[in-house]
Amino acid sequence: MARNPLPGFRDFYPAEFSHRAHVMGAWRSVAHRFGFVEYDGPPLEPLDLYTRKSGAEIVGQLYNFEDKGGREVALRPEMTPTFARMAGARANALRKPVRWFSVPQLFRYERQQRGRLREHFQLNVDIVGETDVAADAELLAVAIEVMRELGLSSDDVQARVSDRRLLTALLIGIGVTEDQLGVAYAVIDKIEREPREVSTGRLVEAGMDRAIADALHELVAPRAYAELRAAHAHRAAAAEHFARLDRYLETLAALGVADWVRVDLTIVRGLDYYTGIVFELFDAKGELRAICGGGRYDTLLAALGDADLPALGFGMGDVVLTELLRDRGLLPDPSPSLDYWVAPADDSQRLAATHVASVLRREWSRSVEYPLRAQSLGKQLKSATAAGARLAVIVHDAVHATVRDLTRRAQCDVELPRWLAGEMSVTTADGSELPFRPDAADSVFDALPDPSLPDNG
RNA sequence: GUGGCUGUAGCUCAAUUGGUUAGAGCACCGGACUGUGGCUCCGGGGGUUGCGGGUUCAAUUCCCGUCAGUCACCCCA
Repeated sequence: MARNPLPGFRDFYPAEFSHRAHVMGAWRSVAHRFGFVEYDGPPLEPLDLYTRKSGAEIVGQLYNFEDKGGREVALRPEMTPTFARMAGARANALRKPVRWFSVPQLFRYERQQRGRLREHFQLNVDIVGETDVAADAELLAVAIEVMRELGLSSDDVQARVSDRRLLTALLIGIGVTEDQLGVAYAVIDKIEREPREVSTGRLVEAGMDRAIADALHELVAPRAYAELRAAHAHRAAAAEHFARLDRYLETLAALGVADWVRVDLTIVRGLDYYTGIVFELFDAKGELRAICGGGRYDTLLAALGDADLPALGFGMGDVVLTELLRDRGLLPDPSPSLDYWVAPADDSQRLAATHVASVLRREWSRSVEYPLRAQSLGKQLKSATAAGARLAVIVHDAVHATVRDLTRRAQCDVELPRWLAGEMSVTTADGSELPFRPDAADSVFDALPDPSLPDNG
């Protein structure tokens, strides 16, 4: 039995690596389109970077150890502290708003389950230095655009948004006291997964009247935003927060992602450093863990002592997202692809073929394979097909060769020096001449008069 | 960290209620096919049945432990 990687860690064979590259490609492409620039920091950090704000109990979830210099260190479990340090250190010099993103590999020492390993890659997107709600909309739009880029629709994924300031105002409005807010948040966070009696019990235990607990359930029960607004907008304390949420939703509509978004007051996020609008992305079937979560954390940078700047951001892990893409059949075919297989027609032409391969690689930037030992032509074409080659060059001698399209079984004889120099041309279906160049050979076959040439043409 | 379920080739699965030397398909390598591929046929490599112990004449099968996977809890990314 082969040795396995450590629990919760993954081997990326080429098929899995292509999936990973597919997801990361979408992340980077979308982030760049929104004007974000990429950064990175160390994967290993001093332990106290994480314990300073979160307390010592977090150590149980960290991949931490003492290094050979006696330093207490930890593999990074999240990117935000590193980001805060880096952005804070140069806060005065950076043009605001700062738009940065990163694709770190993060580590956490926890028992693994589906969608949760001890290591994962996460897209982190953050904006620093902007309090306007337009920044919140811009941020969520990035996350949703990634979904769209990967082929998902609003039928597959939904963004659930809330605002902690609004929720707080509404809770106070129904009679929840300041010191009960923490318990109220905790109960609301898991209200969908817990029986109502359990939630009520925890609220009553915290000193809340049963009538207020019922009102809390009523408040966060699923319903249309307009309805929620109509029921509560008359409260003065809530009015400004509703107005902000209105502008948030209007901006998201202008960004073309309104279909993906719905207000849901049960979204509070586990981390307590969030201060404003928060959101999570879920698969619409509700089968998987959250795909993405984030929000506004205006006081965190100041709390970490780096700079007093408003900020917001989200994290999107690769594990759940890839599971979802697999379930929906949206992962790319991992079969290999090769532009050319250069086949010596017989053993005496191996050096000539090797030279052709070299020119195609160097001059024409094609991906090229050729046999590394003497092989019959039949065997080679079999290998070429298995390698995913679209075209084969059968080298007869230093001058003569046949270019064969392996997908159409069509072929053309060429004079190697002229073909490699890009000087040959072929007549297309409409009678015009096309240059028959190595970098365009497959498209040239599209234009040939009869694409279904006989096998031994 | 706590509890339930599951571990047989790279993958998907067999092995008659404990019974010879643990099989098949796919994949991989070779051959039929000594100059034009995807088919077919033949052959080959690849397993300490996760690992360790116990019961038994005999264990892939039953029991215990352990490791790993998975689900729930916990926690959240």
